[in-house]
Amino acid sequence: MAYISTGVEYALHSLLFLAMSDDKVGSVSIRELADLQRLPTDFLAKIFTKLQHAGIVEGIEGVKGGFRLGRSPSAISVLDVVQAIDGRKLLFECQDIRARCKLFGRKAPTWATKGCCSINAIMLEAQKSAQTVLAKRTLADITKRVSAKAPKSFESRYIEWVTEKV
Amino acid sequence: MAYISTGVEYALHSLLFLAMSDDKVGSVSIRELADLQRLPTDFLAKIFTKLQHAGIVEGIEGVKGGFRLGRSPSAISVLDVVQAIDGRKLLFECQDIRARCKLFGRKAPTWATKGCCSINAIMLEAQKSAQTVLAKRTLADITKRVSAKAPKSFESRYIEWVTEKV
DNA sequence: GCGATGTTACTCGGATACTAACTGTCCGAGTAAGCCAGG
DNA sequence: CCTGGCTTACTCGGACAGTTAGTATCCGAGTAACATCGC
Repeated sequence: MAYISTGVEYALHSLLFLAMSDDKVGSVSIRELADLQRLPTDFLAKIFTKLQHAGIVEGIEGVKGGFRLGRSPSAISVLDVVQAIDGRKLLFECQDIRARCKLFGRKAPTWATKGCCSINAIMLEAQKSAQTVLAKRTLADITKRVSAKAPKSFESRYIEWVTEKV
Repeated sequence: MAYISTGVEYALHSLLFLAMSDDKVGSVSIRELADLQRLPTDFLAKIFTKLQHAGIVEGIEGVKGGFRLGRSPSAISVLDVVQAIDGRKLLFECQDIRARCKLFGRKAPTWATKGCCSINAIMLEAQKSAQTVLAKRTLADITKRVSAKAPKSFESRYIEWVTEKV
C-alpha cells in the first residue's frame, strides 16, 4: 500500500469540485460527490468527517445539507489534507535497533538511544523534505492548473449537474 | 505500517556493521548479524538476498561463508537500500479518479488522463524530493556520524566479537 | 391561513467484513571448508 | 602423503502463518427543509 492512501486521493478530487462551486452553490452532498466521480459513498462520507474535524470542510446537516469548504482554497494545502486523512504518519518508524545490540549489557549507552539514531535522522529529513513540497501546494494552485487545461464547458457542466441534481 | 519498512531498518543497521568490519574481516554470517542485534534470523536472511540481488552485498557460500559489502560504503546510498528491499514503491498510486467523472461520456477526454493528473504530479514531486535526500546519504556518511559519537571501544569490541564468534 | 405533524434527505458515528502487504517462521537444497580414514 | 568421502556451517529460495492497516459496507441516530393535514 502506498504511503498516501486512496482516501487522500478521493478527498483531493472531491475538494477540487467543492472549490469550483464554492461561491456558486451552498453545499454539495456526499451522494452527489460520490455519484459524480463513481466513488464508494459511505467511504467518502467517512473521509469527509475527517476533513471536517480538521476544519477543511464544514458540514451542513439536514435535508438540502452537504459540505462546503471550511476556508479559502488558497489556505488548504495538500499536506493539510494528507494529515487530516492519514494522520501524522511517519515515513519511517525507528525501532531503536542499535540499542538492542548484544555488545551493550542490559542497558544501552546514551549515545545509542532513539532520539539520536543517525538513520532515523536521515529518514526524518527525507520526510520533512516531502512535506515541504506538499505544504506549499494548495487547492487553489491545483484548481488553477486544472482549469488551465480543461475546457471552459467542464466547469459549467459541473455546476449545472450539481444544481439540477439529476 | 510505515512507508519505509522495518526490513530496511534491519538492512541499514546490519550494513553499518559490515561497513565497520569491511577491511578487517572476510565476511560476516547472517546468524552473527542477527544474534548481535537480536533480530529474527530467517527474516534477515531474506533481506540480505534482496541486497545481494541489488549488488549491495556479496554472498559467500559454504562454511565460513557469509556476506560482505558489494562495493564501497561511499557508493551505497540509503535510497539504494530502500529500493533494494521495498522495491520502487510509489509514495502515492494515482488511480485516475478524474477520468471516471460522470460528466464525461464513456471515454474521458485526453486532458483528464493519468499522465497529466495534477494531483499525481505534486505527489511525484514530493517523492522525488524525499528520494533526493535519501540518495545523497551514503553508508559512509552514517558510519562517520556514528563513529563520531560512539566510543572507540565499540568498534574494537565488535571486531573482536565477530572474529572470535563466541 | 396557520400551526402541528410527518416525511425525506442529509450528516454523524459505531460495528464489521474483506483484502493486501509486511513480518516472521519453517524447511529442504546447494555449496564449500575442514576433518578423517584408507590406500 | 594424498585422495575421497563425511560432517558442518553457511547461503539460497519456496511455502506458509500471523498481524495490521486500509478499503469498503451496513445500519441506526440525529437534524433540518419541506409537504401535508387538521383546525
